[in-house]
Amino acid sequence: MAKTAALPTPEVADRAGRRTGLEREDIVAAALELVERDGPAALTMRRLATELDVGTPTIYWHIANRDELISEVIRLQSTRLAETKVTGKTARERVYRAARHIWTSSIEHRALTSLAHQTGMSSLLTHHLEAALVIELEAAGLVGREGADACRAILTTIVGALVIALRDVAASPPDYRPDALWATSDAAITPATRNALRATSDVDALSAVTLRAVVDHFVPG
Amino acid sequence: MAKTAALPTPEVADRAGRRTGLEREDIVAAALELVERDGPAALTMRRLATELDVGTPTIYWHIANRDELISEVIRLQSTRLAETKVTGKTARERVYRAARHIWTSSIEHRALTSLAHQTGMSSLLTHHLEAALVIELEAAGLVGREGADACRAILTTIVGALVIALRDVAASPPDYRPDALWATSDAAITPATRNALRATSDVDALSAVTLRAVVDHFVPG
DNA sequence: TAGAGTCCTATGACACTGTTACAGAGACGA
DNA sequence: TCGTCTCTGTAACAGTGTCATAGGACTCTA
Repeated sequence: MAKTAALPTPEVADRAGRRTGLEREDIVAAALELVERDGPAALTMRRLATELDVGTPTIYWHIANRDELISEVIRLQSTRLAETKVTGKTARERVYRAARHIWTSSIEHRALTSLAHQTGMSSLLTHHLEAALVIELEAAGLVGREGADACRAILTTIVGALVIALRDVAASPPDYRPDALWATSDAAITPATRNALRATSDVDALSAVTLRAVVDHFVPG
Repeated sequence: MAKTAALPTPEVADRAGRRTGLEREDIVAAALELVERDGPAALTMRRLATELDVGTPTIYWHIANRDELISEVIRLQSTRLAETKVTGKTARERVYRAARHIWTSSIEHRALTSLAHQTGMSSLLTHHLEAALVIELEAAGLVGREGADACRAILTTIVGALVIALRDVAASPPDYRPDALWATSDAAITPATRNALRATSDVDALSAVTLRAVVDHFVPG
């Protein structure tokens, strides 16, 4: 907001052609806030402009595309997530906790996660967290291709669980929701299993178990 | 297409107010073909209407929403995928192959998978395949909650790998692509690992390994 | 054979999206 | 004081999903 000081009397300035002192960072920050507050679908150029009390072309002066805006938003969030502090005694435990932290922060900021996900930029969002994970993997003795493969396998597990956890069940028509599908399934499935499949599961706990299994498989104990 | 026979001379009929003999199934089938041919983004009501040589409101006469259309498209594809034949000697192997089949067919029809994914309806697409998986899990002795959890854990792994495999790297700006991110990463990561992370990986093989690990963890040998 | 009713379709519009051409303010250097 | 550069608003373009309305075409009844 350095340029704001250059304005003679900002509050009296005409709307037409005025200098708002708006900068790239401000736009990205506002977009990030908008997404976290009202969800990924709310990130509209016009709505963002209204939020900033500005016309849409003003945004396009600072930022080329909506895609670039989204990139910047996710990148900003990524840096905010960067402060990780991994604890744990054994190397295996530290790997697990580093991975688990990716899950936790992704769930905490689910709107951002969904946005990154929809635009295929999840790797950008989690990059710093991945780096922390890789460091723990190296400490556990997994270097080079081994380390990279382990990192990717762990990420796969987390991303998969995120997709399950963040999908909007209410969005699909009632007849096509998981519980309805399993109820009408004609296959030879035991009623007990069928009921278990119909019930909503504790994705968080299940994700933890699966993650533990994958970590144990790749990281030597 | 039964109604087409009722038309006196279909080829001479006026465009205005004519009966095209169009039915719900035809629309869904055309939409499915459109998606598989030109990708998920091509599924536009106007474009679909043009494809069918019809006005947009005609589609809305047969189908309520675009969402409903997508539901039906995915459901149709789901039934087409239903013919599964699981092979393998041990129960564990059969579970693995059933799970692997979900992966294979999802990759083969990646446009449909992406569509289901973007709209949060992946569970609808893979439901029949999941049922086959559950049957194998029960045969392996996993019934009730155990079977459901194992099914979900396996799905998690597959979906995660799919997200990694289907994301469009070209869509994100060059500076934010994974290889660029790992190149500029300032963390204390061994060059060997860094290079391995920069290189494009064999997602298919890695997915197979991870899946094997998860299956082995949940299914008793 | 004529009229009524139902089914289906086209025309045209509405509100919304991302994006941009254009014009014009404000600040700054000469 | 005169440009010039930086920024901003007005207004528009093409595209999207969706719907109100009107009117053909076919079917059923009298």
